[in-house]
Amino acid sequence: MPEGPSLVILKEEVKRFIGKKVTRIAGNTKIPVAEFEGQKLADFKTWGKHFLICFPKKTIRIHFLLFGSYRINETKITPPRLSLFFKNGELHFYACSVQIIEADLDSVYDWSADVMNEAWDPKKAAEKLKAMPKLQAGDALLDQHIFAGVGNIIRNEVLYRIKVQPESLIGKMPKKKINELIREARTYSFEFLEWKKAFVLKKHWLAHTKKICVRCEIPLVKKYPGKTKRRAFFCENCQKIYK
DNA sequence: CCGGTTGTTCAGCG
DNA sequence: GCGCTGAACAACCG
Repeated sequence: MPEGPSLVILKEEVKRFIGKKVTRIAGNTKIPVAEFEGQKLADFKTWGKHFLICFPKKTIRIHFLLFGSYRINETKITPPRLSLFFKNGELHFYACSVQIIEADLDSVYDWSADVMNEAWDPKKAAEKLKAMPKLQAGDALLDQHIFAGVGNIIRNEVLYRIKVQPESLIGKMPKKKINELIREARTYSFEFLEWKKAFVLKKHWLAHTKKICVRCEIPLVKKYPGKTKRRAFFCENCQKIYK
């Protein structure tokens, strides 16, 4: 569930509830959400991996973490963390983090950092990267302040596509390669969205969970590099390390 | 049945 | 105060 494009799919699936009144709110969240009962749902937004349920004055923020899930007009066996009931249906969230945001969203979120957002700004990403020369390329892609919405799958696929080894240092990469990384982070995310919608995401993976490099026909390396220590799949032959 | 993970936060330490 | 590490959370798959 968790990467940015999946939240865009969710946002499309729940459009029917925009403008509708919440007739009942429930769930095992410890966050006090009773105040939203009876309120009109103003909008759904996403920022990276944050799913935002907007009410006139406040916003409920859902983060799916690693195991979070949701159901529309059906339930799972496990108890919902948060449930919203409307006259025209119901929406349930499981195993997710729930928070209430009281501040104006524009003051909380830098929309230009979200790879799925129309306000996405590659120049700003380039500026942020320039200030972090010692950052590894793999860690950079997972940095939500720079590439909000990019998760481990997108990270592995982008680096494989642009032939960059995840431990490469940003400061050692040519400007052209940095720009390629930024461009591909967005391009791949939108392809991820289309493939996921069509239920064909996995079959398009070239690196993530794969054993063999399709370009070199040699085994891929599995390693947990960088500060994020997420599993990285890469080819030592065709993905260049800049160091 | 066990090991592993599309993620983040926080306590503890040096 | 900083960065780093490990734990915690939690559900499902193979």
